[in-house]
Amino acid sequence: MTRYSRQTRMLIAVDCIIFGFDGQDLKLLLIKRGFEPEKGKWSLMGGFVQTDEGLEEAATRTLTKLTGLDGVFMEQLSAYGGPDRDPAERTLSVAYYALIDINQYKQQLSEEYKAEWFPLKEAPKLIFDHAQMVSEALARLRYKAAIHPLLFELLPAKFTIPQLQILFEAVYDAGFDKRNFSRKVLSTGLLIKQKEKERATSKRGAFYYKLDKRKYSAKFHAFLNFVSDPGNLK
Amino acid sequence: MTRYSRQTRMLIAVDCIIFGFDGQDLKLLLIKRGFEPEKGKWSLMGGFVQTDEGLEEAATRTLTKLTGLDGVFMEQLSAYGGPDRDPAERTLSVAYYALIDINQYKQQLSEEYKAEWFPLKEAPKLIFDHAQMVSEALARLRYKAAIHPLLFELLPAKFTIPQLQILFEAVYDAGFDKRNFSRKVLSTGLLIKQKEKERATSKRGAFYYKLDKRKYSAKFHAFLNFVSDPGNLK
DNA sequence: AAATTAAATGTCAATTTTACAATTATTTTT
DNA sequence: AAAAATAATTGTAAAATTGACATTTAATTT
Repeated sequence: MTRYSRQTRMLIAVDCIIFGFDGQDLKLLLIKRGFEPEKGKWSLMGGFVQTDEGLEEAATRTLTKLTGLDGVFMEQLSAYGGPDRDPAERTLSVAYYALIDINQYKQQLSEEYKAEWFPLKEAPKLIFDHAQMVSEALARLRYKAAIHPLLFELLPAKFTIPQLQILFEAVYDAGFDKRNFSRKVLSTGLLIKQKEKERATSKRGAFYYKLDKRKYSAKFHAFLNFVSDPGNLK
Repeated sequence: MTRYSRQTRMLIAVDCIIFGFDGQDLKLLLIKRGFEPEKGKWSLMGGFVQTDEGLEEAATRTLTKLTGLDGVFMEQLSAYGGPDRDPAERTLSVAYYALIDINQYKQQLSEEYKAEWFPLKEAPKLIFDHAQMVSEALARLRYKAAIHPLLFELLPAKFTIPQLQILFEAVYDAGFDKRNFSRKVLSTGLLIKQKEKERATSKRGAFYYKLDKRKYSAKFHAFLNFVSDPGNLK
């Protein structure tokens, strides 16, 4: 069989930018790197792509290895392949960003990887080009969440409109008008009002909503314009 | 220096999905592959990433090698890394899509690569997973061009509104209302009306427009909504 | 019973979108 | 030279969406 001689082979890794929301802040899940170089430094969770697996497969495996979670929203962000991005050896990394319900993974943070959640603004210095990956992942998240019903992936099955608004405000680091926000969100027809209320936050209590799974699937890629111009926000 | 032993190294390539517009159809630039495996078959232009270069650099080099063009719009589409995508040897490919003014490269198509422009619908069978790359690139193009002023990259410096509309209709395989289309496009403030007219197409002649480069740069990433819901179109 | 707190809902003007038709500049034909 | 033909350009009104802004409501605390 033909092979491509004369070409350099390189390592291929995946890295996961894992976002979570604790009801207040948008958070990032980081680990302490367990091997050299940069052992003990804060890093994105990652791993090498194995001989028999595809990229998405490797990314999913990596995410599951850390969190134990399955069926999580994950999307390829970009490939990073600068010749010197890993000082040890040339390694191309395909970055994936994931959105998880933080409640599903905050009790027993992996001891093996020394995982920790950081509010995005308080994240420590990261190895290699991981900070750039995070920055681009946040930009992508803002971009897509402005147009598509994406942020629901960060919430538990039941949530209130005020909780949803706090999430949007955390993601865009901006304030939104309550009345316009709820009108916009409810007009998508994606939400089903529950009979129970959330009672921890306020005296009156806010009604819980659930996603209408069927409509959610159907409209996941539709243009819904949650935020008018995310580029103009600050 | 530390190295990552026990991991498999793989080849890394870039492939370019090159779009053009001839005034009628959206076209794709393909080459006949010059080496085994699949020698002589239709393929995207590509090449291996060299030891000292980054991904974008490799993609730009590859595009320039074929077309001789420089300063072309190009953006990373995605990384493709299925274990069996290249039967000869495991190769990860980072795909980039490019938009070029077809007039800049239609006279002297590369003899070395046996390059040819194909209307998208009449493109031949492609090697490996290149058809999937093209399909995803078209989806990306439709997505981004619905929101951002991207398609101007496919036109010459001077163009008319009817020409622009034909381009949009080719990209979305749909018809648009003349009056609403020109109002929408002109309202962006990106176009500067010229004194000359294009006289080949019609008796009356249509005024040429040029891009306001300053405003174009400023609004390139703005949400301008050229097409309301590209997902609903067919 | 009154005060407090956050949730939920309402209104109106401005803007944008959608659907649809008439006018204009120029060349070709009569 | 006038009439016909062709594609470009411009217009209008109803409907839908957005943006700015205040009041009412449900429940707990004082």
